[in-house]
Amino acid sequence: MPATIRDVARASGVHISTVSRAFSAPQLVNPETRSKVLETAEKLGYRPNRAARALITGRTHNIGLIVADIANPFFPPLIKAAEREARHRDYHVFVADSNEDPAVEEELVRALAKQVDGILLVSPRLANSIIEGLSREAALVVVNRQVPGLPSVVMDVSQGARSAIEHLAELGHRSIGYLGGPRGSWTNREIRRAATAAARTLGGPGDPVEVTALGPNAPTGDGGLIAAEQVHRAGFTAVLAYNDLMAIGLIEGLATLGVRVPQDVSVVGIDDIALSRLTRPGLTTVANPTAAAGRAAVDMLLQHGDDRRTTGQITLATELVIRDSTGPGPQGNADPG
Amino acid sequence: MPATIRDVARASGVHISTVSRAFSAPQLVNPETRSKVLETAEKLGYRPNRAARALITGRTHNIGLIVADIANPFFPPLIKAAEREARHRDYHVFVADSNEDPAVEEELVRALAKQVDGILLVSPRLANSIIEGLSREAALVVVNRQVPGLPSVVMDVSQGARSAIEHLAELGHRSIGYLGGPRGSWTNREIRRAATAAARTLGGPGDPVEVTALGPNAPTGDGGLIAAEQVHRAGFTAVLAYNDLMAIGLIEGLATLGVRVPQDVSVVGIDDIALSRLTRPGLTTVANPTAAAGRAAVDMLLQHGDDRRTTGQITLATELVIRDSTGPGPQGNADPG
DNA sequence: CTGAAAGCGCTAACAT
DNA sequence: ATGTTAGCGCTTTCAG
Repeated sequence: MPATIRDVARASGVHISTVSRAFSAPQLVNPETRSKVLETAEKLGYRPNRAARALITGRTHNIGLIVADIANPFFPPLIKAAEREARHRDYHVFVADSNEDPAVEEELVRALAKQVDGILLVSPRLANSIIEGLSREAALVVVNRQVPGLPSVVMDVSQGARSAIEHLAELGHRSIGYLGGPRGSWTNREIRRAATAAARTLGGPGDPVEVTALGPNAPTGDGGLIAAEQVHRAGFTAVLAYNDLMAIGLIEGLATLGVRVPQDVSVVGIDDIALSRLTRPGLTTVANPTAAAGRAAVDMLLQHGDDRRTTGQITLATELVIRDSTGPGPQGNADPG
Repeated sequence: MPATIRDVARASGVHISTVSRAFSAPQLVNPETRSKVLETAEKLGYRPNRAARALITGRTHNIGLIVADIANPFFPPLIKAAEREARHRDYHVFVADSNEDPAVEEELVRALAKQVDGILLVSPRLANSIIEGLSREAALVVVNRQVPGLPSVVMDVSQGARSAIEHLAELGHRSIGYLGGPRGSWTNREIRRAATAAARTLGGPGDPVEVTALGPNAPTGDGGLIAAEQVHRAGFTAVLAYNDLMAIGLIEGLATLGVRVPQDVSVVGIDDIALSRLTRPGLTTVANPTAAAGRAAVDMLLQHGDDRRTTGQITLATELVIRDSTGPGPQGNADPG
């Protein structure tokens, strides 16, 4: 049986409200009384019960973090950074995994809403209208997506996709595939759009750069592996993948088909997960500042306190990291068979 | 302002205790009354406030999960499985990252203790005596370690290490290095001990198998990378690493030194993280059932309710997965068992 | 600066 | 089967 505020009050000879103040409003209590109280509290191993405190203050000092798939290496650095940032502000984090299922995602928000001061929705698969509805049940910050009227943190995938296509075009590639991710992904749409748009501004007259989209695919190594044959048949000389996992799976699949990377086909990923510098060939990829995004999201959530309709949008820069999976394209050949 | 039990009571014309029972003791209430209550509750979007409930029942329906490093790919599958299992039992999970720091770990247990019904301590770096002390503040289940008197879930790393050494010995390796993990790791000690013991039972008379331990090292890709030169100088023909990450880092480091795997040196990892079948060469490794461990740990924690001194110990089998990072040793024995 | 009293939302005896 | 009452541990007026 843990010590309660009453035990501390009795042991230090003051009223419970004084003990309460010693913890939550130090300036309202005599320094001597305060230190005496804190000392007894320490001795008894007393810690204020947050549930009781929450009941009256309305603030739980907890936040929720909902991700599509904890096991996808994109998320852990973000989770880690968010948890760390939250803890430094004396918040605890509920982590929940929707398993890529929008319905589960929605239910998780509802289930967590009462227990937290706000929820971070990372890479949500939900429709905008539903997210807007949910934002009335809990303060929401959306990561990796933009929803009108809601605070969000995104990484600049458009710019990243553009850099990737520019890099490939400079290497001489003219027929580029975009290996798309899951249906309903905001990021997927942004990448496709930006990559296609970038292609139009590149290449000379009579020497167009073409980007062709494939998908949807599962955003996993297997998703890339399975797509290898399709990529091979399509005859692209370079491929941009929705994420690193798919890119690595693709490279693996291509190897099985006797296609070498980067000699025969160049491959670019997105994310720069830890793994990407450990594979061979090292993966050329668009680095996403996931840890910074996690911190920024917690920041936004906690900064604005109770005011749920902040519309702040943060965009974090991405950066192309060139490793060994990209190389020169076919010279003087705009459209290889 | 979310609906409270009082709103539901008023709207459905019953007393609040009836509403309470409709949710937490359905058999005590008239089915018709119950369905009417649930209907109004649904309409008002009412959800019982868990903090208020916890205050009186003493059960929060939350559990804590403390890991050394969320970003280490060993943990996410375990976290994911534990969270899923917990949610199916209507529990939410606080995830916290100790950053490999025992002091942080201890503080996390203390901070979480009041808010949860129990805590899963995964790969704890804390001394036994401290863990035992903490077990008085919260129900604890220890994963990846055994602590006298506490329930625990471990994967059979001893058997795994033995299989690995046997595999290498059969391939003809006689001088094997063990690339150790972090200081204070229970798993590290177990592996070292089992590998050394296995070596003694192998090899013929006048043909001993030797296992030499190196370390401690950081349990990361960099840890393995940095150790490559030391491994090379020591002249081992095969190496068992504390985990896959280190094994992959080691392979990378050896490649830099012009040492080929498996032609010049064989490497075996432990864990079978997702990454290990995506690298080249594919990593031979001891597969750890991390997801099963996560589920089992939640199971143990919730099964025993309030009785904190269960001493159940679960050991989950491991399995050697042979891929391409191991090959014949200097004796040229190409075809094992 | 400290104490007294009320009450957050809910459950658990105890009545009826 | 339902209502009444007390109170979980804490914060927050309001007095003094």
